[in-house]
Amino acid sequence: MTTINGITADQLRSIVERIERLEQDKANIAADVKDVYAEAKGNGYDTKALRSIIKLRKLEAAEREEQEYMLDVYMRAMGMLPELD
Amino acid sequence: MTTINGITADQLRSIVERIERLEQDKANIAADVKDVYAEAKGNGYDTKALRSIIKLRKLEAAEREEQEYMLDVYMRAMGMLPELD
Amino acid sequence: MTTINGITADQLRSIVERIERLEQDKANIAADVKDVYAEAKGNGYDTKALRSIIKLRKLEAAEREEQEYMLDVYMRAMGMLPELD
Amino acid sequence: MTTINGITADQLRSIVERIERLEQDKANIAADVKDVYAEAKGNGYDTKALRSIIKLRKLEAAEREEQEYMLDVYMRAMGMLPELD
DNA sequence: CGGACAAGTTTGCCAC
DNA sequence: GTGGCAAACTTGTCCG
Repeated sequence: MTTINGITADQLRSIVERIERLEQDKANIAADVKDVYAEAKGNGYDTKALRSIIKLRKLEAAEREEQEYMLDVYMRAMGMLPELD
Repeated sequence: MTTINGITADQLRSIVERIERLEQDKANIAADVKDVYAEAKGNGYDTKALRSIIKLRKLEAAEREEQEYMLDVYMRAMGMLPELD
Repeated sequence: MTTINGITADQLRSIVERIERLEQDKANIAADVKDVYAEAKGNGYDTKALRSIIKLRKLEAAEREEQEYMLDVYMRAMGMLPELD
Repeated sequence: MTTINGITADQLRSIVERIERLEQDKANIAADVKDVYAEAKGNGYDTKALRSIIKLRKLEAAEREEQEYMLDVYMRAMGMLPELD
């Protein structure tokens, strides 16, 4: 078998195809998102406002996560939870 | 029912949730792509070269697509295809 | 001399003016491009086809460039070119 | 001479080259702008603030232009300037 | 005016 | 950790 540095053409092809497949899926979903916004717009929604809502909720989710993380840190510091390795 | 400009809270919630679900899917796929690159790197692949291959194939695909479009334009200009409505 | 964090008003003015001058030049050229398309349209050219030709040639150029880059990467991998510093 | 719908290959070539040349000039200037920002950053400037200044001045210039235009309109309405043809 | 296309801006990632 | 690079998102522009 043709091999360069322990890499076969089939392995390379497999990797490239996996990535391309995933990128395609990602693009499809991005198109779906666009469709949802377009549909919403057609139903009288202000897409700019919609995007703001989405962004705000994302920030809030990140903030919640951060708060939970801090709570965890404090509880460990106070010996209310086992130390991490 | 509480309605503002013909928009109900339920409709809004539905749209927001659909988008957030899609965005989540997209993020998951992006993470998968990252994993594939990381795995490839672990197997001795040069990720820079890999990305270059992907990019090149993407350019080739775009070029093919554009050529088909050009052919279509030319054939219409020469009356070999029906005009678009 | 009035200086804030080692920055003088004159330096700032100079930078802003350089950028604005360059942006103005860029806008002028963009207008020239518009003119060329308009003139071509007046002479019976299909601007959509023209733009397609430009786009196709751009894709070809990008592809050539990427291929040269790939060749370089491969040759380095095979020890046919010196490693970069 | 080979002619399609009164269009010669030379004419087409000329147009395409003119556009590509202009686009190249535009790209060069864009690169120059990037350089100026990079240089400014190296000298301790906050590029984000710089961009804000540029944007603000652009808005102010547009506003001044608008105000002059309105003044002109008013003066014409009051017979203080000759009517436009 | 609305939709497509391009430009600019921001964000995330990778290498150093 | 940082800084440059590339991708994504947003914004503005231009044509139909």
